[in-house]
Amino acid sequence: MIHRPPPSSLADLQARADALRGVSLGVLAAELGAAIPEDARRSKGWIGQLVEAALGADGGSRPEPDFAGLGVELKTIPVTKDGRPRESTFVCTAPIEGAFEGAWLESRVRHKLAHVLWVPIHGDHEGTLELRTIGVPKLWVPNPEEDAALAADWLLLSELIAGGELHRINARLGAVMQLRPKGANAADYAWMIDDEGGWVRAVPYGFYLRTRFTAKLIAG
DNA sequence: GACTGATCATAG
DNA sequence: CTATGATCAGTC
Repeated sequence: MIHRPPPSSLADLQARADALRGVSLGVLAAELGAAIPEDARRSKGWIGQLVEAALGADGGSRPEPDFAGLGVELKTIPVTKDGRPRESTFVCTAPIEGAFEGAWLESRVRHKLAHVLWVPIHGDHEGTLELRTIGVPKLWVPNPEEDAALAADWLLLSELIAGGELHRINARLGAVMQLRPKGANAADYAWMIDDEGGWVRAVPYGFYLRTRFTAKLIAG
């Protein structure tokens, strides 16, 4: 697949993203010489990687922003025909091995979300991948209210992990952000000692943004 | 429709 | 193996 060179500036990135509005994934894949997967269920990350290639994301699978030079993270987000997100959005994994990250300002979550390019993907998930289309991309920087909401959830959830209170972790916690399993499958776990001194299974967790939060971000 | 727990693919 | 990219599938 052809991978375009990285954008030279924020304006360049914005312009390239805007140029993708309304383009179908079939057309985009053809332009980049990418093969379209037969089975959408087995191609969960394909759309994200296609858009990365189209926009020249250079972060690769390293723990850096997708557009390293610009400090911008790219997120594709599946939306319904009225533009509402279908799914929550994965942010990053949560360090389960005791390593408390320190302050919110230094956290991986905040670094990931400092500057995000949201690219909505429209389309029926029963249909084929190539008929889905790209919506209106939006560059986002958290405003003070959004940052405060994220910080509050991050503190709540991080303290549960740091305190070994794994049995209290579930996806219901957090107003705008939650912790959910992020492993290969249910067999993906480690054993560790929790706050009560007993051995417990520790599945890998990830931070996810709730649908109702991302809905506000990509609207208007 | 929203939500939760589980799962799939690829790169380095 | 760990990071990246997320969506699936069943239930509420």
